Amino acid sequence: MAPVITIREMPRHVGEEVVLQGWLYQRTDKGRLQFLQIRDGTGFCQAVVFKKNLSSEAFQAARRLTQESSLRVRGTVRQDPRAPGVPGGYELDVRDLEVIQLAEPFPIQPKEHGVEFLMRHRHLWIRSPRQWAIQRVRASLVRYLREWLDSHGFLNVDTPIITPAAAEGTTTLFEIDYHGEPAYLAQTGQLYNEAHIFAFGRVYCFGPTFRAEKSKTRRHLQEFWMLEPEIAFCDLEQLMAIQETMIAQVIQRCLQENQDELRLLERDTASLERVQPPFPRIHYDEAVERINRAAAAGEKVPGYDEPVPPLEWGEDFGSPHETYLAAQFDRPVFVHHFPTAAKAFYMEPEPDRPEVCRSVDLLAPEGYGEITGGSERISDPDKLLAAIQAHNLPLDAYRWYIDLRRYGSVVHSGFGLGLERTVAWVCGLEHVRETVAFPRTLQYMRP
RNA sequence: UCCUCGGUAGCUCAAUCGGCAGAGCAUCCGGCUGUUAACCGGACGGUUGUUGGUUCGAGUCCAACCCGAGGAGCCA
Repeated sequence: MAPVITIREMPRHVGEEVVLQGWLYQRTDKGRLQFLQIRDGTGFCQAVVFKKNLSSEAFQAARRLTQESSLRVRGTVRQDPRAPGVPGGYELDVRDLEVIQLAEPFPIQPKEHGVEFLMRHRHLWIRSPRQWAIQRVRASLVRYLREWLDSHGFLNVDTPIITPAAAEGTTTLFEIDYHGEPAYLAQTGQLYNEAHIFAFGRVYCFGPTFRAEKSKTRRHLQEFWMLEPEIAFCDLEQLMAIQETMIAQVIQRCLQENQDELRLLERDTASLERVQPPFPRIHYDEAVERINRAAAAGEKVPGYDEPVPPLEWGEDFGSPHETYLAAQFDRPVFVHHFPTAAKAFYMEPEPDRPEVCRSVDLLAPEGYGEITGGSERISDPDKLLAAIQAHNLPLDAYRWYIDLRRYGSVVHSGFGLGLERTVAWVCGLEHVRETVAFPRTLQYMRP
């Protein structure tokens, strides 16, 4: 009885008779010879069916196979450079074939389809090779990020998803009914993380966050996963150093360990190889100057065919500004010291220049936009109280948050990394909707 | 919410000035021993997003609405 192996294990079984079980991805019928492209979740491989090598019943069964039919094939693993697939270069010389279920005509073919059609069939679309590669990269990146944090003194903590008040305004929150009291789905775990650092020093939370924004762009989802490290005894400069080290090491590890997936996605890895420290750091003042110089010269935003719009000091960046700035550098770029008025209430103003705050965004290259946003937090209780009042936030809801500064306050900083944008960047995707199995966008909640 | 573009066979798309609704893929049948989204022959497949209007005649022109795509704003 031949052993059942996975496609990924085929290189270790050359010359041996084995059984593969999976689904038919595609079939090429040459008459007395058929090529079956089979996938089993671990990879993709070709099974070669010669009529003379198996019973006529099994051969006829192979001829009737439809796309996505489930099957079991027994045969000998053979090394052959012509064999496509992942890992590729190995094929199965079939001796017997068992159809488990003959699939009904499958709606998704290995060819071009429209976005709407694919999204409506998302539950079937995730079987496609590109989607398979993306989800594997996503899972890998999550693992690398967690392992990096775990090995650098960070404790993984969990923060609540049901929250009583808004951290950054209520307009973009999903409201739910908490036994008669309004509650909201969390759009960040940061405030709770700040409580955690006073217990554990360095922490991170990782989970879904929710933003009811009417955003309909390639960078937005209603539900996305955010990794949020928070660090005690850490100022803005140290925060940038931690970010660039973590991101550079995670990207380099991904290049090493996910070559099959990146090749399948036809990702140009040269730009990812350049993701090495130090990342350029530019002050908001300089960013505004660069943008307005480009605007005055009538420069185009790369990939947009539109001129760079001018930016008045004090405004937050628009999407074209981010894209233009990021395109000026060959690796991710930090933009720091944004105007205090344009940012969240808890960000520490610069002591000798309070109109800017100790905040930093990391812009990914190639138009992928802001992948992290962070800041040094206000550590003085009186300044925090004043900031809450200046933003007209309900004081009662934030008493516990101010408490954190009353009992042994320290300089601390943190940032949030948007997983979907990071995955889209690493995979070179057009849109973040492909980076999660069942994306929640403005127009799709099903399936 | 705003701007631009689109909606025709299961899918991807054609259809000239307003004049017989057509291909490729998928499916089914037949052929082919090295295919990489194979190729060759045949069959099946239509309320042209919805409603109304103009016209001898509307996929095509007009209006409203619905749905989608790209972008803006907002944001990670």
